[in-house]
Amino acid sequence: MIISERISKPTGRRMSLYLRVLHSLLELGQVSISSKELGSQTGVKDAQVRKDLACFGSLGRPGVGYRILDLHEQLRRLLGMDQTWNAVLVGAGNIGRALMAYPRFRNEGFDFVAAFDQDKKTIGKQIAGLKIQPMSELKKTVKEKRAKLGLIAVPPDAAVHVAHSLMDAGIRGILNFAPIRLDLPAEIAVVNVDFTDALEQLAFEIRLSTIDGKTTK
Amino acid sequence: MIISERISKPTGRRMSLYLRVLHSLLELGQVSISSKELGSQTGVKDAQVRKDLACFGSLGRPGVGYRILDLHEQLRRLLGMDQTWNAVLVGAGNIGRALMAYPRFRNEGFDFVAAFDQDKKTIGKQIAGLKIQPMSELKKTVKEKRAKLGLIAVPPDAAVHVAHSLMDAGIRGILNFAPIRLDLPAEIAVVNVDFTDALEQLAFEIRLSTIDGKTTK
DNA sequence: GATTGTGAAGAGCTTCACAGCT
DNA sequence: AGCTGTGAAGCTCTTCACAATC
Repeated sequence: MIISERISKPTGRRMSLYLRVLHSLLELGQVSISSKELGSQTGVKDAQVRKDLACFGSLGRPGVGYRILDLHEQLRRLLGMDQTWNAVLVGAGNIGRALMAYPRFRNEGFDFVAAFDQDKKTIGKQIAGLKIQPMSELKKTVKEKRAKLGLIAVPPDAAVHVAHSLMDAGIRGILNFAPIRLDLPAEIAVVNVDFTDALEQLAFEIRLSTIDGKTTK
Repeated sequence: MIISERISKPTGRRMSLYLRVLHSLLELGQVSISSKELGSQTGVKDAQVRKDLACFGSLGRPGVGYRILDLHEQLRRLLGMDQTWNAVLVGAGNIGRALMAYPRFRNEGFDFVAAFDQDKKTIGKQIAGLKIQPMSELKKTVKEKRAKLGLIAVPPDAAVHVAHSLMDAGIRGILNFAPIRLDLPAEIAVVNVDFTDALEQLAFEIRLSTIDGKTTK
C-alpha cells in the first residue's frame, strides 16, 4: 500500500478539490460516489477523476463507485491533512493580520504558532492570540515550536531576505504573498499567492475574450 | 500589427512576470535585454521567452536582444495595463479590508470604486476612503461607476449568489477569494485565489519531497 | 560572436473508448 | 445496466537545435 508513484502537479491540485467536495458529502451522509458525479462537482472529466484516483490502487467498485469514507481518508493522508502543520507568519501588516484571522486555516490542519515583524511599533502587540515577536527570535522559535511552514506577508523587497531566514531556521515550505520570485533550493517547497498577478490575469482574460471571436456585444 | 493569435494561459502568466521585471529594469535605465537574461530573472528558459514574445512579431534584434521600452509597452497593452480597470469589492471582512488597503493595486491600473457588504453593522463605515454600501445598491453603482471587475471576499456559502449578482450587474471578470468553485458562463472571466488550497498544495509538495528520493535528512 | 525566430522533437497532460467487473 | 481501470490517441506546452541576422 505504498502511495509513491509520481503524482503530477495538476493532479495534486485536483486532489484538493476532490477532498473538499468529499468533506461536505461526508457530512451529508452520502456513502459512495461515482467518478462522473465527483467530476461534475469539481469541473473535471470523469476519466480524469479515475486516472487521478488510480494512485490509490483499485479503490473504486465497478457498478457502484468509490466509498466516500475510504476516499476521504486516502486523500487526507496524501495531502498531508491527517496531521497538524505548524506555521509561522512573517509580516504582521494588513495581509498578515487577515491571514491570521482567516478561520479556515485552523479547521484544516494548519496551526499558527508564532508571528514575526520587523517594525518595533508592531512587535509585542497581540494578533489572533499571538504576541508578535522580533525577527531575531525567528530561528529559535521555529525550532522550539517545530514549525514546518512559513507564510511571508512582507513587502517585496524584504521577501527574499525573509525567505532565507525561514530556510535557515529549518522551515520546509513557504507560502509567499509577496509579488516576487523566491529562488530557493528545490528542497524548500514554495507556493506563491500573488494578488496583483491574479488581477492582471483577470484583466488579460477579459482582454482576450474581447479581442477574439465573440466581441462581447 | 494585430496581436490576436491565440495566447495560451501559461504564456499569459509568464507575460505578467516579464512585465514586472521589465518595469524595474526600465527604472534602472537599462535599454535592452536578451531572452536569456529575461529568462534567468523569471525562471523561464530562453527559448520559451522567445516563443512567448513571438506574438509581437519580430520585436527582437539578433545579436542585441529586445528593446525594453518597446517590450514593456507591448506587454502593458497585451495585459490590459494601459488602461484603468474599475473594480468593486464585495465583502468587507478581514480579507476584503486587507485587499482595499493593498497599495500595489492602485499602482498597477486597478481602481476600487465601491465596496459592498451584507452586514448592517458594516454598511456605512469607511474603508480605504470608500463608504461600504448595501448589496441592494450593487447593480446601480456598478453601472454608474463603469466597474468591470468584481472581487469576492465573502464566506463560501454566499459566494455563488454574489457572483450571480455581479454578473447580473454587468461585471466582466471576477477575482474570487472564496474557497468554492464559481460555475459561470464562459464570457465571465474568473480567477480564483484560494488560501486554503495554496496551503494544502504546500503541505502536499512537502509530503512528496519527503516520500520520494531524498528523504530530507 | 551574440542573439533571434522557428521547425521539429520531446514531454506531459487530457480525453477517448472499451474490456472487464459487480 | 452501471461503473471502474487503463491502453491508446490526441492535444498542449516545453525544449532543442540551427539557419538567419545584426
